[in-house]
Amino acid sequence: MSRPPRETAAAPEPKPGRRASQRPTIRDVSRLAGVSRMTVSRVLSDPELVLPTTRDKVLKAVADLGYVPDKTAGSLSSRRTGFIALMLPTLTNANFAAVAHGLTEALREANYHLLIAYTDYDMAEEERQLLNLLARRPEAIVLTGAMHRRNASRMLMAADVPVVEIADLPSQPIEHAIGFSNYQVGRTAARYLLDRGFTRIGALAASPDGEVTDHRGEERMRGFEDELRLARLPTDAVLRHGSAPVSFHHGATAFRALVEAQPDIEAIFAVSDLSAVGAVMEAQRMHIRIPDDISIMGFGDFEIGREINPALTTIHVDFRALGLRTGKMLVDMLASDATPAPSVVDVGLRIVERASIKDR
Amino acid sequence: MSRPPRETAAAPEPKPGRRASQRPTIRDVSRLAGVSRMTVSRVLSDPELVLPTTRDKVLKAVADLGYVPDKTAGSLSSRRTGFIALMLPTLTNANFAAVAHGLTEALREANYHLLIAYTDYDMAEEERQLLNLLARRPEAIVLTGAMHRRNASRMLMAADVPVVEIADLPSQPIEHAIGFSNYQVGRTAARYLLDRGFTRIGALAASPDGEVTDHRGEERMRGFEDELRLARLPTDAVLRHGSAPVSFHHGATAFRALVEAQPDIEAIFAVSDLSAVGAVMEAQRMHIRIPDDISIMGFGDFEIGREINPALTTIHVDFRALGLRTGKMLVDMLASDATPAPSVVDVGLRIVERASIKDR
DNA sequence: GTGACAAATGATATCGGTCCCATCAAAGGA
DNA sequence: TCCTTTGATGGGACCGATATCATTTGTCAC
Repeated sequence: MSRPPRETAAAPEPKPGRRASQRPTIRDVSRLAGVSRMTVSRVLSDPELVLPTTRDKVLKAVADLGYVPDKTAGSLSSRRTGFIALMLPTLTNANFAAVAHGLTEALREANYHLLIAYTDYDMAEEERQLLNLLARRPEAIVLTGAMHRRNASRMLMAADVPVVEIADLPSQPIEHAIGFSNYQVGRTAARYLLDRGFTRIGALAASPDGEVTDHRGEERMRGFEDELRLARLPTDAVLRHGSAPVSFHHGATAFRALVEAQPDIEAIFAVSDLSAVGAVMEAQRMHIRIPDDISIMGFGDFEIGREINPALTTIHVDFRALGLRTGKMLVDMLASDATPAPSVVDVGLRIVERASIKDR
Repeated sequence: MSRPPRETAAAPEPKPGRRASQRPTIRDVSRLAGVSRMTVSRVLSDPELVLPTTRDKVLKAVADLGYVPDKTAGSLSSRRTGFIALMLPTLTNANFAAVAHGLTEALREANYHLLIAYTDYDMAEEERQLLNLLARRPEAIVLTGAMHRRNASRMLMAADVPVVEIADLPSQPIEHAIGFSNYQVGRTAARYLLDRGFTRIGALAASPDGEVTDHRGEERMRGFEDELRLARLPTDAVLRHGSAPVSFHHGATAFRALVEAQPDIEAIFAVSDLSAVGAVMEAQRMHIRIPDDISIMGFGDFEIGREINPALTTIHVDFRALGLRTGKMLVDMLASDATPAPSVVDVGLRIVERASIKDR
């Protein structure tokens, strides 16, 4: 192939270093506005530093080019990614979604972005996801659930960013923790039912030996059983049925199984409102009257519990507030470069009494 | 202050260019393993290219140092961030959460990470969030909802990455679209009720003039009313009540208001199963028999609808599959550098007949 | 008028990877 | 034997921002 004829006006062809993107960079803006790149950067990150006239020139160039700054590059240079990592078991649970919402809200004003990963209750997946998250260099890490593999814990300690475990107070916090004790949830539920005078008390949970395990639910059951034992009551009506995660349907089938196995049951605690609501629905179908024949309580205070008939007694934890509080704490923490001492905050529980329980 | 005494063995102090991070970089790994940075990079991204002996040396160094590659830097260099952006109205809706799950699952194997933003049904927020997302240079953008501001649309067109609108087929797709028509949902619901012989037909929706607007729900209502009009039936029992987003409680209050205003109502379509379930619960409290006195149907096929008594007739859309499908499409699209022609896929609807409707 | 100081702006190195091409050794063919 | 090809590895530029420090300009006091 012969060399093409010399061009009339040698265009200052952009060096073909790498495949060029069409997208304008800060350099394009600076050229168009007739200022340095640094000035453009300042206009976008701290406008006060720049004279209004200069600022306007720059903003016009930004608008004309449709420039959107590249935070990837910015993050690398400033060593601040603006990411907060959040690891959840699942998003399809209203309470965990509420955590995410609360967090986002708190982080929005400080211009942090949540980087969400979820594990589907699978601990091996947790480890993989954690690596993915860490590779994005989040400025803090928020975890749900106190169970981590060795490796995961080690990676977290080495990450050198604030770590907050939420929604579940671990016995050995990695660093900060905000939440409540699922064990106490169980004990509180049992205590509540005992105080109401019940003696044939059961519970509905998922079986812990399936493919996935609901550690949080299992903790609740442990507390529940302990409290029953302290009262010298049998725990044989604590039914672990089907596999996690629990659902309305889980509650329905588990309830039927429990009632058939223990016809004299008086009161039932379900690990989750989801199960509890399912149980109430199944009871309707079986013509078992709630609470006259059997009392039921749940955990989580899901909206549906308020609406069913009878309304569901439950244990309330404000997950959205939990997210908000965590977010605020992180924003403060990241704003001051001090490293506060590890803190553990128990936000406590609240029993919400509704019509699904009737004193014996 | 006087100069400290000369050190005995001048440590090769690292140049203090910028505040040094403790975290090991690829350079540390390469030094420890005695290879070049490039070789380390290859071991981690395409191990086949490297001799097993070399590979093992590198992997050992990686493990010893606890090295976690920095994707921020990698993204900048390779111009591939591995992010897919997802914009949702909210995460606290089981169907939208299901979309996120489906997407994640499809993207996981190709090692893309979802970058989620949500708008709380607020269009100004959508625009802000979109800018945040674009600044992260996602390789594709997935949007829910066909309503965008001018500006948002323009930004999307200029973004130069695949854009997929899902869960709602827009009249003017920006590029690709996978979903269903909410207008058709409304018409289908009305048609279904008409075919069952009802003539006094109502609906429950949120009021469109609150602070937030549920455009999707409003589309359903539009289709519903159109179908009624075609059948020469009045639309005066289509109740827009309370503010979006709808909830169980919304359904309960709206149901009561509708029944009080239109005592002769025979059948009701609710914009969402949430409202429909709330309505059924309120009906129980009002001793209105469903379906004997009033038939009810919803939209969305939420799990709870299957469990209540009577089980809820609804219109089903498989949101998880929608997410999965979108994810697969994107993975294919991004793997081949071809730019496929814009496509619009209607995944259709399915009426799920349950006990909450009884022919007249 | 001049020096001191503050405000506005610019020049350049750098963040931590990957791309592109060069280099070198080993293998195979003429 | 020498050349070509292939496979493994390395060198250096570069991605697009910001940190840091230098420079320029303007203001004010003396």
